[in-house]
Amino acid sequence: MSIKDVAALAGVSPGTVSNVLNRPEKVAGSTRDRVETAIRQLGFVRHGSASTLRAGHSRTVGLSVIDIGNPFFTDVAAGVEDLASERGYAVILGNSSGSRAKEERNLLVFAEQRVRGVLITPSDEDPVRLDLLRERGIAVVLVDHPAERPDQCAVAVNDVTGGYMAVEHLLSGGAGRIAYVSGPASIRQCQDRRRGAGRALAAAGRDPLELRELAMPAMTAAAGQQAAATLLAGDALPDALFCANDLLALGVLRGLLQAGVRVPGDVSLIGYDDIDFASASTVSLSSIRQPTYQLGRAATELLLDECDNPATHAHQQVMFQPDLVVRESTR
Amino acid sequence: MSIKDVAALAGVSPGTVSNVLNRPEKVAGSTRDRVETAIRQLGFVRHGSASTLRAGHSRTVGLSVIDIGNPFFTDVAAGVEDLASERGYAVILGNSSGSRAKEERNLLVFAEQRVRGVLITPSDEDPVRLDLLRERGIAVVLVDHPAERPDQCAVAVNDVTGGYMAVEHLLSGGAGRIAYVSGPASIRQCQDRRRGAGRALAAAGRDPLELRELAMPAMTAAAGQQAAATLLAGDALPDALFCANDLLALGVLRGLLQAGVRVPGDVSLIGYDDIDFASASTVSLSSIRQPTYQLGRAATELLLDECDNPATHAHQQVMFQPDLVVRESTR
DNA sequence: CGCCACGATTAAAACGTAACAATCACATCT
DNA sequence: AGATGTGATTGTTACGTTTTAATCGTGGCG
Repeated sequence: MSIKDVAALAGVSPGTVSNVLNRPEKVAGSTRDRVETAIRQLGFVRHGSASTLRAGHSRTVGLSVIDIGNPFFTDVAAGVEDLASERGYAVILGNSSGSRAKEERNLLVFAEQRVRGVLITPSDEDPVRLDLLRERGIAVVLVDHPAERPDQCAVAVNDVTGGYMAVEHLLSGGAGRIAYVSGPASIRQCQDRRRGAGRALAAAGRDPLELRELAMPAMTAAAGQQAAATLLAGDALPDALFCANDLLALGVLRGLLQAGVRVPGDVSLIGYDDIDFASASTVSLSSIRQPTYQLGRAATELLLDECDNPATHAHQQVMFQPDLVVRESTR
Repeated sequence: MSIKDVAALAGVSPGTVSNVLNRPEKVAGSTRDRVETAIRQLGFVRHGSASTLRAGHSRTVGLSVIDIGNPFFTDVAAGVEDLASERGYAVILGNSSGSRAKEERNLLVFAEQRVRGVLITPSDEDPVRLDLLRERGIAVVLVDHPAERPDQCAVAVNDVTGGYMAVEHLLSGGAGRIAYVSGPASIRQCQDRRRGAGRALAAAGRDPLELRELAMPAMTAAAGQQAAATLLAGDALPDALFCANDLLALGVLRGLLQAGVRVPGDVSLIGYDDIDFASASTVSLSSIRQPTYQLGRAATELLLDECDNPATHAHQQVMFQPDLVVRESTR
């Protein structure tokens, strides 16, 4: 079941079989046919590990995301998976669940597997671990995160703009007090979206500091419901809520509706990501749309270019722009 | 950066380093410490491919799902990923998108990577490819699919019961004409749920054949919306709709509401899977709940047992039971 | 005091492939 | 006819680890 058996059956040397597998153009048509039928006859499949060991690099990439349960990331993953598999790469998936320890475990696995490259949406801002990968010759592309230095690739969506759009929209609806329901402070997206929100307030002649922030430990629907409970327990509800993602927003929405609060009558609500389910919710959700699938594809494109053409590869920082999607949940 | 460098620094032989890595109890405490500090000092990480090549097996498992965009499968994947990573296994993800060709490509990748085992929700009933894997010594566990033969592991939820529950519930609401909005006929789950639906009709003294079926090419919200359009174009709407999963149901719901049809006033609607978003939709969705995360965990448990204790391993078929969850979308 | 047993360590061989230099067959040109 | 070039194929070596059998040193026992 090895390349040697194929070689024996086809009456050639192992080297020729290897050539058929890796550089078919280098081998004469007739012998190529002979080898290929031998391969089929024996049901031979290349031993990826042996190949990796010898060649010094594998045909796999690692993908580390923050929450595989979030449709935003599954859309990204779909983009990654599609392009990678078109190019003959396998994807090893790692879900960090927002935990730094899990993220590090995943990166270790990637390093052990000698993946060709890593796509990562980092769960915090510490660049050290990634540099460690790069030192090992593993290409790294940041996904949904701007580059930290010019000598690296990154693909992101402008979160400051997105936050600005969201709050500008709330203000245009006449919102007075606005609160920002956010995720862990360590997540850059949350900070950037807040920054944009603050700028929108400033642009409207108001004090950015009046934006009240409620930082939840996770960005899930359950956390959103929790946030709603906290808001309801406070003195007065804000006029409008900007949630750092749609999962939070959907949870908040549920919590508010269950308490008899009307959306958008009593409170306007806007989410972020425009996941598929945002338009299907009880009160359809206004949101900030991101080109999610494209994000994954673009990141993979950069990564594979860096892997396959290291000589000509030029590091790039791609920045997509978000869109405002207005639905029922905002006035 | 190899085991040899570690050995040199620690003043031992490469074999000892290997023992520290794989059978720490076999090596004396003092030398173990010495080796471990050397490892840390050099930032050494084991070359997984070399290890796999020599040992004959890897520490990875393959997971092949039908639609990574479906929260049902991401929940399953979360269960798989959690347990696998607890046990030190990496997960290679393959998304077949319902396409047999893609599924086969993924299985080929798994075979090349010499994964230790494969978890698969097959997209059709052909067992041949899986036997091919088993012949290669790769353990296979069927996920959300009953075993085809007694000598294999499988984890499933009783879909016939689930279909029965759904239609029984619709009938108890006084439904007259019922239609079944399904996915590709090749997907077993769709067939089983239909079978259960038929039995429920029979149990109510009605003809199972009166269940009209609308088979969509995909099980997505978009396909569901398509289905709604088809239904609306027909002569008369059924009294009740049973959708083969929640994504279809959410799409149908949207399509019906947009056309001014009231749910459940004009049409009752029930989905399947009870994904998180089912309870958050415009009209909250009645559904059939499955222990999704548990499904993934249980399957992985069986797979790793088969991998790690091949001698004592006994093949098992686990069958979970579904639950009816009644919400607003049904009378 | 010599022998044995035992735990700890080592030397060496193998896993299956890729890549390079070397060889070969053959045809073209001088 | 001999030299030269070209394209196809092969032999060999190395990748980094695991594993087995062999070796080493130490202490207990007769």
